[in-house]
Amino acid sequence: MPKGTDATTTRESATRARTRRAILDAAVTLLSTDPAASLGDVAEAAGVGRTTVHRYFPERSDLIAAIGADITERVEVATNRARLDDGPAPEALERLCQEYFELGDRLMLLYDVPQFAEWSGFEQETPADRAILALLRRGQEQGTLDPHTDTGWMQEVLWALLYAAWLRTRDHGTPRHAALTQCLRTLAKATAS
Amino acid sequence: MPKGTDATTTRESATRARTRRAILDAAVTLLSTDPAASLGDVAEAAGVGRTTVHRYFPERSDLIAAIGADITERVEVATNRARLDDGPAPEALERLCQEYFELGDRLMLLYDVPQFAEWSGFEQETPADRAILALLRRGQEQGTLDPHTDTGWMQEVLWALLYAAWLRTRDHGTPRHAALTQCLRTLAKATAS
DNA sequence: TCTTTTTGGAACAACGGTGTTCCCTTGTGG
DNA sequence: CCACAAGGGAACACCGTTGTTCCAAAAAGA
Repeated sequence: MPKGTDATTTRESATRARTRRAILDAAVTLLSTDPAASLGDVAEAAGVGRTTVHRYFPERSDLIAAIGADITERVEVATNRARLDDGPAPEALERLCQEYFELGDRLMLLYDVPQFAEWSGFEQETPADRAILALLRRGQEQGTLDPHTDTGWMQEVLWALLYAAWLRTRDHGTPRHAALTQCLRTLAKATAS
Repeated sequence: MPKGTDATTTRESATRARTRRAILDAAVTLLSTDPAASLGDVAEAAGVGRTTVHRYFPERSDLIAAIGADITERVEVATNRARLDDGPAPEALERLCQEYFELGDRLMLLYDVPQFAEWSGFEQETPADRAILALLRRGQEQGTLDPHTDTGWMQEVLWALLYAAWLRTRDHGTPRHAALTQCLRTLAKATAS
């Protein structure tokens, strides 16, 4: 995919774009509960023939990579929307957490299956990572975030709490808003100065 | 394994016991990084023939179940060692965290691969779970733990932070003691009243 | 409507993992 | 030292997944 993210680039027909999305979304949902699901399962979940899946993603690794790329992009978008440079650091962190929480299943994949991260260059520091670390440092300098906690660790905690919150909505039927509220509260306490 | 955990029950020769352990340990280490590793890989990692693996664990599911049972038992032992009923709740929680941290790779398996939990009855409330919840409630009643945080969520946070700490030692080369210290500090802040 | 995309399904070969059997070698313990 | 327990390795059939090809049906779009 060498083309930019320009909206009107004549890449593929609207029909094809929709099928691609269907497959991608179904794959995310399915693989987030069973990372070893077969392509046949993915096809069925997407309401599509197995042949069609292969038409869009010749090999399994292509599908994996596409999912990785998709998630990476969504993470970037979510990060931008949180406007990390604005206002007090704790509030920016809360906005970020809310945005990430919206990513749902996708988060779990990134955390669960290292493959997705590896196959899409997510392993190294992404712009999002850098932005978060910058935010955390800013908070420490301004005295609103705990200066005695390593920023890298703080970031890890952010992801871990998000993951835990999602686990609860998935396996315990906890309502999304309740899980998110708990998550935000705990994160705030853990990072407070 | 119908026999009890009595130490001197003549179950199998010392040799067989050692081989079983070798396979079990190798499997834990290997599967914690790649849950889809083949039995051949496990055998190789254990320094043992593939045939031998089948001799001890006829089917793959038998190996999985054995790992699950092994971990469950270790969790129970660790929980008992932490003596959750003694002293202030926050300190008991810290002891528990330290004990669990010692379980290493095994923790990640329990978290990563739901199968291990399912195939060994870990899904439902274990004695360890009940003991932890009791501890958390005790802390809340005595005013040493945050009464506004759901105990179930606190427990989830405990596991999530442990997992995050182990991730850092595994992938970032953070020394174990450093990771544990960060983990304890964050957990204390997150659960403090 | 008619043409062009797009899809579904069948059939196929290849591959890797699994579970089993058999036999020979190693070594543990009496 | 010897018998018996234990492990290694080769060979085998079986199965599910993968990736491919081909053709007919369905759906878009002009």
